[in-house]
Amino acid sequence: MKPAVGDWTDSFLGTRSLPRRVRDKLLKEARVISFKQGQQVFGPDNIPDSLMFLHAGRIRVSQSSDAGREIVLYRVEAGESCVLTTACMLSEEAYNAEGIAETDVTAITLPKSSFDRLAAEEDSFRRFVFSAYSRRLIDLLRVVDDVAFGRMDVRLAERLLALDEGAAEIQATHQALANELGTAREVVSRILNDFQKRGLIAQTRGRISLRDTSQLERLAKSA
Amino acid sequence: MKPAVGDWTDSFLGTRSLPRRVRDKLLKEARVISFKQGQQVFGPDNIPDSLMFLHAGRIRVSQSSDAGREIVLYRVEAGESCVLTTACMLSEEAYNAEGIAETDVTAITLPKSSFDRLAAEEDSFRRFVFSAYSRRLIDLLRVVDDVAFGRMDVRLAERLLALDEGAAEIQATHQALANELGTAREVVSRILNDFQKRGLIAQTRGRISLRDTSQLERLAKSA
DNA sequence: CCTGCTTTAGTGACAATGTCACTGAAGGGG
DNA sequence: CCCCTTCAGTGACATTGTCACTAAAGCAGG
Repeated sequence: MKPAVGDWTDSFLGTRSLPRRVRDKLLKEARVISFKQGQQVFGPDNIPDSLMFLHAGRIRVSQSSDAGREIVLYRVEAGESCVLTTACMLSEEAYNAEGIAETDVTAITLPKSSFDRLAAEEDSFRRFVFSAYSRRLIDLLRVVDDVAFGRMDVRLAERLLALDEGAAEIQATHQALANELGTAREVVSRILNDFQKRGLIAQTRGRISLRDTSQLERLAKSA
Repeated sequence: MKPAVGDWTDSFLGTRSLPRRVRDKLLKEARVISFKQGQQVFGPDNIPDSLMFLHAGRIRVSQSSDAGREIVLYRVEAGESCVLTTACMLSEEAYNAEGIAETDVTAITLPKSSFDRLAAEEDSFRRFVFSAYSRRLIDLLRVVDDVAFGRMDVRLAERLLALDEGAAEIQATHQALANELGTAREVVSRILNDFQKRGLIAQTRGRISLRDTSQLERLAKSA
């Protein structure tokens, strides 16, 4: 599958400002790759050997435990680079995070050799990559903080507000929310029922509508 | 304070293989800096504007909550680079991690300009920096995994074995161990008392001796 | 040596979260 | 309409976190 993406070098901070000549070369060297919603983009058994840039769509990066619990680490949006795979590639250490296409996804993969050359020769590209790494480090610091010190009701309220994309209604099972936060379904059920009793939300099977966002925000901010 | 450190470019994978000419230049541009044991190397209010390489000693990087709890994220050893400060520098986002000199520390700081030039011109240096970032990313993945999915007794056993440096006796208060793991002192006390009853350790004020390391290892590995 | 102070550790009650083994309800497909 | 799968609810219990204490250990000064 080879969708037309036009001049993708325009979509990335790290490539946009490169000279035309370099960009043309990149367009030749890079491969365009797509994933259907729900497909695994990378995982413990599926480590890409090249750097990936997300052209369109969204990838959810999560980590799972042996016991089957799961926690979402961060999301990669269009225009960002997915550094975790590179990290693993470079450090040759095992990890058990995986990336799932949360929507249909189009990505650009750059062979390691092109990546190396670009990182050496182009300041703006190098800055882009470093800042991608930095962003993820900071994201993970936030996750650690939440998990180690945060209350579950507060984290759930936060997440509900984040997942609500203007629609004020969220399509997600309790299990899915538990997987966002790294907890158990029963815990999410308990807390959501409490939210419902307090009039903050309304629920039907697989669907949650936010009834009192200002209250939820107040709760979320009491982190 | 300016301790003699000799040719420190020999101590780092990223600089060791550079040509003599480049190394001599580095020795001129870099500044040597020291910290006494217990001093803060960096923190939310104290963000260095240069890259730091640890020449001697050890830095403990931890994150703390508003409620006063604390968790150790990782340790930086001699020969490694401390990327978190750079991360923050680059992404300009706030974070609340801090680095404490766990022993007396000697470090090399490289001005941003030298860092940029080196990253551009020298493959081995660039690889060194990337791999330092990767290592920390992986470290943090591990922390997330432990905190989100691990049992406290298992984590404590692990940490006891890690902190024991051959001596089979550890100098640490229950509070200090709680700060390692991001939990409360009472929890550590409970678990250590249980360990003691089971004959795995012996304790006196501020001191823990490991009595049955093989049992502890078995417990630690049941993660 | 005793006395008082500070640091460290112990305790019980309770709250929050995680686990287990269930039950029951909702919705979809034949 | 019935069956089957998925989703949610429940109660009992274990683990972990919080709180308000008490008690012991070691140090410092007289």
